[in-house]
Amino acid sequence: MATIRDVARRAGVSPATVSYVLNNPGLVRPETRERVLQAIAELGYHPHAGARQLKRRRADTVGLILPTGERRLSDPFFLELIHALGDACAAHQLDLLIATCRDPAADLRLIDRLYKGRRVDGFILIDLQRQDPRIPHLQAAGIPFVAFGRIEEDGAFPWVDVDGAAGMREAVAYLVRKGHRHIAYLSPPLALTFAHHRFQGYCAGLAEAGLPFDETRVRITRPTMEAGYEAARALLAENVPFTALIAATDLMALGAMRALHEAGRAPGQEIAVIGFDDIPMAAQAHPPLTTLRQPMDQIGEALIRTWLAAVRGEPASPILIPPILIRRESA
Amino acid sequence: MATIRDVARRAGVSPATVSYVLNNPGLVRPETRERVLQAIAELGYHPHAGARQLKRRRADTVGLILPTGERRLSDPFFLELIHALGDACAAHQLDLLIATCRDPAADLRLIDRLYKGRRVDGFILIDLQRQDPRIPHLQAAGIPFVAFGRIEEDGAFPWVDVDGAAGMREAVAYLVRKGHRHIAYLSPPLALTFAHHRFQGYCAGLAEAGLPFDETRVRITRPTMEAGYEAARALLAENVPFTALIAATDLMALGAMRALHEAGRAPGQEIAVIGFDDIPMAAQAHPPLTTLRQPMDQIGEALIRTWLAAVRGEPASPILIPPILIRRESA
DNA sequence: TCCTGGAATTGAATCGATTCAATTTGATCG
DNA sequence: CGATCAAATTGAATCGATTCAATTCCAGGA
Repeated sequence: MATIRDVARRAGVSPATVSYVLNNPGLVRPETRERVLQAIAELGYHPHAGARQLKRRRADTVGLILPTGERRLSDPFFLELIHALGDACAAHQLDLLIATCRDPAADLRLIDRLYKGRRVDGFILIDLQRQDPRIPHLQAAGIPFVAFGRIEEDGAFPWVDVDGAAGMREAVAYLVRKGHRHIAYLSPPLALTFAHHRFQGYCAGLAEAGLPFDETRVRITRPTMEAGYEAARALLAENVPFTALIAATDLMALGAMRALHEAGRAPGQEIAVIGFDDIPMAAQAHPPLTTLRQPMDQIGEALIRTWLAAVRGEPASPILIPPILIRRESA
Repeated sequence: MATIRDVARRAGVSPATVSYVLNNPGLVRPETRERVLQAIAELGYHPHAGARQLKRRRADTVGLILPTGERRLSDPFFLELIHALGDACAAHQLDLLIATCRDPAADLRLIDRLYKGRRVDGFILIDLQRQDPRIPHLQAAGIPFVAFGRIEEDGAFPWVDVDGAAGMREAVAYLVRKGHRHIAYLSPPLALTFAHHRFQGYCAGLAEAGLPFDETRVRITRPTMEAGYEAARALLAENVPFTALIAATDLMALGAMRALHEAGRAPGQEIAVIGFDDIPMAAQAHPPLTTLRQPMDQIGEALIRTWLAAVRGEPASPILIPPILIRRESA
């Protein structure tokens, strides 16, 4: 494998010059630069990442920790997130390191190993809990990170989030405009921050429309299709009156739509349904699901930008991204 | 950040000894080792990955390339695969680097950059085409890799695959045992190797049961829920007779089930449906989907083992993993 | 022609580990 | 008690880049 010395020899310059061509092109005379670039191309030279990392004291690598035991994330949304993060990393010449962790307790050790070993320069946190032990740990250790999501009190740390509350307010307003007065709501446990915020938005939306909050119309359960199905069935079985239903995730909405179908209450016609996320399957549902899209590319880009700022020690203000209401046939 | 010299100083030994404690513990006297381990713990020392990589000439990192433009993989199956790969990597003290690539043509350049820069020691290839340009490129460049899947002619390269043909033969046999004679089949384009093999299995299954192959019962389309839905609808609309349906992916099966529902041909009762993959949603479908499970943990482990062999230059024989028929209510 | 000063280039030290070869330690035995 | 030899430890070179400080180059002016 060619090294910088090989390139230098071939171009008739010193290794230092080659390095400058790569990292500080302004310092090098154009003709020299040409010669060096040519040698690089001819030899198919790529700088050795380890050597670089050693000298520059950074890895240009983003760490992403994926819980994988009980807490495993199986919502297809996360696949989209990984795609978006990968693209954003590529756009900034960064690499993306994925580490999985079966055991929540091992999280912190994994973080330390990756960071102290300088395998990554910092982390992106996903699946935030309202009380998340990782945050104080990272802060105490001075490890750069960005959270995708918030925690209970908006701590003084960099985060990027989609404005679930605004999205849900918009969803409620949209349904109200269409004449709905009884809007059911399905949510994952509120210890998940995103669920909490979305639920707040639902409540705020009702209040803004002057509609009463009725807890019998709200169901808290797991964020899966199955749970959405069961919850909607329960609502129907209990004869809770509702003409519209909002689910905090598309997966739950998909489950609920199925329950409605089964009960002969055609979603989109008799009962309006709105989801959240806009996973690929949402557009393919029957009827196609009206939902609040999380603009993935924008999220990925915001996360990486903020991550870069955090790694450089620059102060980064939190970013709240508005979701986009995608109107399809379900509502 | 503590270095090996700090540890050495604190334990009253030389850096070399510390290194041996970490990499070759047998060489060090137990008492000395104890002292060194203590110093490591006290300082919270973790070896610098870049330095290690430089000296050892390997990165202990697996590269996974995720296509992300047109070819983007949105089947939730891939999220499971990433989880499984992450776990298998962790079990072998490897890191997993994910690189995304919008442009198929840029694939090869990305591969070169990551490998020649020694960012990764080798690759895991997914989403194999029957003619895959990456294979000859990697072989010619002498870059270690394992493919998850096969190509047209079983080339002499290491791969791991789930035995789609065997799975489909089993599915057909199972249906035949239940009395079905007219079995429809939905498949993605056969240029995808897995689709090709599964289709072969379907044909073989029919042959083994002495049933005629009828191409009007076979539909080739995109591997999405929507496409599965459309294909099943078309079968029904054209009055193609069938009492059972096999789809090459769960997503397609899910779509097909919806079409059956809509047509009032209750899946699982009137028409048997079998999928392939066992994505999390399969168990939550209505009725729960009978499917051929790809044993993810086993796949992840096999891929990493084979990858390690490839990286070490050992000959690794291909591994064909049998899928597991999961009997649920849809068939 | 010689000098000057800024631009271009280079030599050498350095990052933090690993590992070979050399040295030290210490147990065993005559 | 000293010699011997294996076991344990260490010093120093090395991996491949970056970057500071020093040197060389060269155009323009006296």
